[in-house]
Amino acid sequence: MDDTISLILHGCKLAKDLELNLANSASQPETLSKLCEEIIRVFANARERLHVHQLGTTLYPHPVLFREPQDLQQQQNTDPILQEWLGTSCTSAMETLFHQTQGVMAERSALGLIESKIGGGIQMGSGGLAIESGSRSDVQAGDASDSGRGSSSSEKRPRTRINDDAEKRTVRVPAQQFGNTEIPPEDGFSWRKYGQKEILGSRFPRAYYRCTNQNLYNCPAKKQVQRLDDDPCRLEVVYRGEHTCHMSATAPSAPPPAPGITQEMAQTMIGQPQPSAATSLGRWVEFRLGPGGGAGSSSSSSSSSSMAAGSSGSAAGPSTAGRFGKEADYPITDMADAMFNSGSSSTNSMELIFPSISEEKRDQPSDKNN
DNA sequence: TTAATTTGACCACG
DNA sequence: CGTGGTCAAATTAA
Repeated sequence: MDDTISLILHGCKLAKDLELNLANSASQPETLSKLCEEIIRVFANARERLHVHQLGTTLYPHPVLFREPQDLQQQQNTDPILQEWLGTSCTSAMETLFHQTQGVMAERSALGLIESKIGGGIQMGSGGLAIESGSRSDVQAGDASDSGRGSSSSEKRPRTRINDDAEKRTVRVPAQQFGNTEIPPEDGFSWRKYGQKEILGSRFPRAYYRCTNQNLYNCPAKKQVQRLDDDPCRLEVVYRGEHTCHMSATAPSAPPPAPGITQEMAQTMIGQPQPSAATSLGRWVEFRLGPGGGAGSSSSSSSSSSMAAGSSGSAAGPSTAGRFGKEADYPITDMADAMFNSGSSSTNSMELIFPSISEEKRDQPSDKNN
């Protein structure tokens, strides 16, 4: 039995090594594959042995054998670091990676679309999974502290800022074709919008979201959503930080949906795979002009489709319906113009889509947010 | 009443 | 100093 324990510990060490070197090996799928295989082999071997032991136990119950769990614990206690990792890091990292991968895979399979920006990122499958991982060092740690809260107005708000070393994953997803096209596709997590900013050189504003459970569970996960300049029908979503909230048994956050549900959801939202810009716009216009299709019905449908998609949280998927519902009142022809002339420099599409913003920019050219 | 969003201001970083 | 990220009061929605 001792050698079985050793085997398990060996597997754990291998997994830990893999985690530590994940950033380096991320661009080497072959290496990753080999490492994973070895880990699987080790654990499979251990399971075989345990299975044999189990059979022996049931057939020949023996006090010594019943003590084995304790022995296991004792053995694990000899390596507290490893045990800590088993309780936190390993499961956290693995689960997060799994969920993210699963989510994107589901999206990808449903949409048949997502492109990779490839920057030393994790690539899976021949088609190129759309996870771009900055994977430079670690998840930003200080960010969750959000230290600004509670400070008096006279004090300077100490702020932490995401450093560039923070893990960063970029995915490009089709914008919703009906309702609020600014809403990023549901990804199984619950997000809360905390800012929006005009980005220099981009025609579309960038929205900032953080995990709804940030305050409760110090979940550091964040994401930025921005419509692509060269393809207004798609959104670029940048994920930063890892979700820790769903690790808690009592966490109210939505656990990542089952793959099937995600696919259904994605199909519900997107309708059909890989639409052209014209198709997308057509559907959007059709919805907007449809029977009884006022701004109100737009927003409600948009949010209900998001909710029906299996998101359990109240804010799963940013419900920007109110604000963008109003903005959607702008002439559809203008929106169409913006979409179709996405490449033209003669027309300022931002102005057409967000006239108020553009006006503000004209009035205060320095920085409307500064 | 509570929670989410909006948005101007603040702040860190290059 | 410009830019991007975040804060937090005000506003809106549920």
